Amino acid sequence: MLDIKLIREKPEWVKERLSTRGEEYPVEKVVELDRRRREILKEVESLRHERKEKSSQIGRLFKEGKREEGQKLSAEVKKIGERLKELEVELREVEAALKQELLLLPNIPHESVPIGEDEKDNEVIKRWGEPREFNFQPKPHWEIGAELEILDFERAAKVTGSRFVVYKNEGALLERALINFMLDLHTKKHGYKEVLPPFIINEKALIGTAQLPKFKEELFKLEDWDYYLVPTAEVPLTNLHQDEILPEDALPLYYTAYTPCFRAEAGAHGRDTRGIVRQHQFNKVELVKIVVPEKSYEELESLLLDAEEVLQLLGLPYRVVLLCTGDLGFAAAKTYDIEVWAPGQNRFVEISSCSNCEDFQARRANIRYRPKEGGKPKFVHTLNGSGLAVGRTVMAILENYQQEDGSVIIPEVLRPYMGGLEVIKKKK
RNA sequence: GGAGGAGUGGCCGAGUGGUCGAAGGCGCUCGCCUGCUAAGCGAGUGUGCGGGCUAAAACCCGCACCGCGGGUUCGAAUCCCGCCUCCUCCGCCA
Repeated sequence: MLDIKLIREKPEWVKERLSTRGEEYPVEKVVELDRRRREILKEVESLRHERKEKSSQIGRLFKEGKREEGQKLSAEVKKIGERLKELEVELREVEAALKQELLLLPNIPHESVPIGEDEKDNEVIKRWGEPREFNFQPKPHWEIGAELEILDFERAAKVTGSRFVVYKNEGALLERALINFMLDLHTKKHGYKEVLPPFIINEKALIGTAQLPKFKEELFKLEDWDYYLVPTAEVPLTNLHQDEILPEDALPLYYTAYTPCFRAEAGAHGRDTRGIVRQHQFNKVELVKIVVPEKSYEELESLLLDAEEVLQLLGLPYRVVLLCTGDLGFAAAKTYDIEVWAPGQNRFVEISSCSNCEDFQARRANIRYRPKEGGKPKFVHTLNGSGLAVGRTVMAILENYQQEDGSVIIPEVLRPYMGGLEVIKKKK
């Protein structure tokens, strides 16, 4: 959520900055609702004040036995109460409308974010690793997975439907090994606290991190419940401290969590229909940071490095992309995507997205801290990043480590997590 | 699923219709005192919103907030209704 005071004071600037996202947002509407809210509020407050004074006067009059005077005044105050009731209804309506509009405004892009329309204007800022030279035609992971009997799409369709997969044999083991490897790296080396949150979350949390109200169609909702399947661990992790005032000493907070992620992929019909790149359910190890505002941009850089290190240790070539304004997510002020090389598809595939949301989510979720030097509580900055998407990591391992005979070599760092297994071979 | 109990400030806890944003205690901050520490003494110490002042603060005024949402009343932390959360007991269960 944007600061209403900022919108009030610099509506033109806000509108212009938001328009760099490639869409026009009704900032004037917000300004007008805010103006009306204050107008009504002023009247409501002065009426309440009058009522308060006169009511206590009535109390005194009755105590002094001046019943008649008291009754007279009482009738008067009753009228104020009636007028107030009308105005309060109006105030509530305006406030609800204002809140609704505010919840639909995205975050303002950071000044360092390149202006652009869509992903073609993103900037590649870093490349790591050399794509391997193949002396045979590398296969896409869905072919490798089928041949090795570790990925089974047909049977997943039987028990559920399309965009689901069953991992089998070493495939299931590989997925599990990756989760443990990533969690170990982030907790032991990078200093994140491990959390295992609920995989079902409520509406308030989803509003807090801004999946709601705008992206409802992306979520799986439980029938007869105001609960949803978690689309990313960012939601439970960031909302852990909703409505809290943290002492500054407690910051920064680093959290990591493994969760499955459930996404309806409503707007993605026909995209990435083969393989495990785009599934309704996938595993992810998430990184979340809660920090003081002054530090959030350096924290974003180190968050990115924490995610990158997973790929480096796995020996998977990747590039880092700075998203342009038009490609930026709703809550983010700045985002780096990490894209892993997928030789079987001859393209880079997003495997992590690291964002600084500044105080956008903190306002929605009401997460504040009390500055050391004292004074008013301030909003924290929140950051999140995948560290990494596990299914896509399996994809990248299968494609990058495939051999001509159809087997796949296991990256060394994973072997201790797989009982020493060095290679996944075809079953005979 | 059944029965009962509880939700008040950073924490504990009093308050059952008016002068209660809320006693008291703890904690914290500042000052005094003091070889040091502790104790003692004094003062201060919630959040949000609106308005005034301001370069911006500080500050001042007002309104709201005693789990959440409604209602009754001239007036609600206090009465009524609904909901949420937590706890205890019983039952069931991985």
